[in-house]
Amino acid sequence: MSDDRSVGLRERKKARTRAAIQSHALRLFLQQGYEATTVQQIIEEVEVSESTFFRYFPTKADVVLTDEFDPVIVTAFREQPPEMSAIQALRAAFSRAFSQLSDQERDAQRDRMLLVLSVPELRAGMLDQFASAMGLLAEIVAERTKRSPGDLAVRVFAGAVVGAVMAAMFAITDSQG
Amino acid sequence: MSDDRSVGLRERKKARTRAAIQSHALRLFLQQGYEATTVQQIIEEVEVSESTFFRYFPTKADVVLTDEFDPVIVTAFREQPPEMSAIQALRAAFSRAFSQLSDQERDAQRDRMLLVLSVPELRAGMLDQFASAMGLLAEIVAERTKRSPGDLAVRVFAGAVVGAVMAAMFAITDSQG
DNA sequence: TTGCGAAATGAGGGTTACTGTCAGATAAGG
DNA sequence: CCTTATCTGACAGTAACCCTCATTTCGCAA
Repeated sequence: MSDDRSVGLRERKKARTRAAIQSHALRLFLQQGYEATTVQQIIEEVEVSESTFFRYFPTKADVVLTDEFDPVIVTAFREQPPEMSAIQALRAAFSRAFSQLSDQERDAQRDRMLLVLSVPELRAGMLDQFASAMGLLAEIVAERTKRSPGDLAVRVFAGAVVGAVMAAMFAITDSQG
Repeated sequence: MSDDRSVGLRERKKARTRAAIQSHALRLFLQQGYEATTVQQIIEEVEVSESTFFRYFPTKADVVLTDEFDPVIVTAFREQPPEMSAIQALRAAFSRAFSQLSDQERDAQRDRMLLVLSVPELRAGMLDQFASAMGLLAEIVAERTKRSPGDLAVRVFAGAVVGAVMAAMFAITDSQG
């Protein structure tokens, strides 16, 4: 209907602006720290107005928290054959999503993750993502097991899986950061 | 050595100030919403300066996030007999901690929980608490199972348990809020 | 190609959470 | 009582975020 004008000049420009803000911001964050970097500095480098910055990213934290990798995992997960258990499917989805990345992208992702986990404000922002991950996982698990997504057992199971992933992430950064 | 001057006038005053800030703030938050309530309003009611407010609570969110109930659960958990499995012990700890509360306290806790889960900023602040809960649980589980607290399996297990608890909390508020 | 409507941008002002400093009050202890 | 450590309040400053409005830039159809 209307979501199909994929490649107008306008859209390309928007994508470029968005990417420019994000990459400059991430570079600055890594160089001089997240809190030490002000939005002012970022917009001066990218040469956009403050208004524009906040139009693309509702908060400073979102510049780091928003990326295109998470949906990739989701997609990979959905594509796993339905006879797999949820855990197997999740495993397969992760390894497949990671294998699609170039070395460079993998490095960028790792930097991003370390940054997120080392800055309290960013870490805090992750909770909502985990929460929505739980919701999503609950839905898919419900599909596979033919239960209701509201089923407490389903939701608790999803919570446990996501919690396990969280713990693994923490463990990784403890040993590296 | 020095942590023993439990009941000087100074200490009592501090405790009173702290409690006053917290109770007034919570009442205002419940009445008119968290974001709609400014720190100004709170300090006017309590009749302290802004400096004092931030000396007691480093952030506005901490007024809600800090409470004396969480340590109670921890203590109850530690007191469970070592032959219990971690999950059994956790269950027992929860039900025991809750049973110690008066109806009024239970209501207050429920209000607090609903508030936390309904406000993004507060919800975000919980992640660190969950993370430290994971760390704590990992330690205790390590004790019981005679493994290292850094053991990945232990940490992932702790993560899964905490994740399950999170999911249950979300479920509760979905059905009530 | 041109002109119109829609969307993106920039400029500027305002609010609020939070920080730092410093002077004055108040309790603890000799 | 007097000294000393702690607590408090006033004040000024910073930075994230919001709102509004004028201007520019693009999409599209005539």
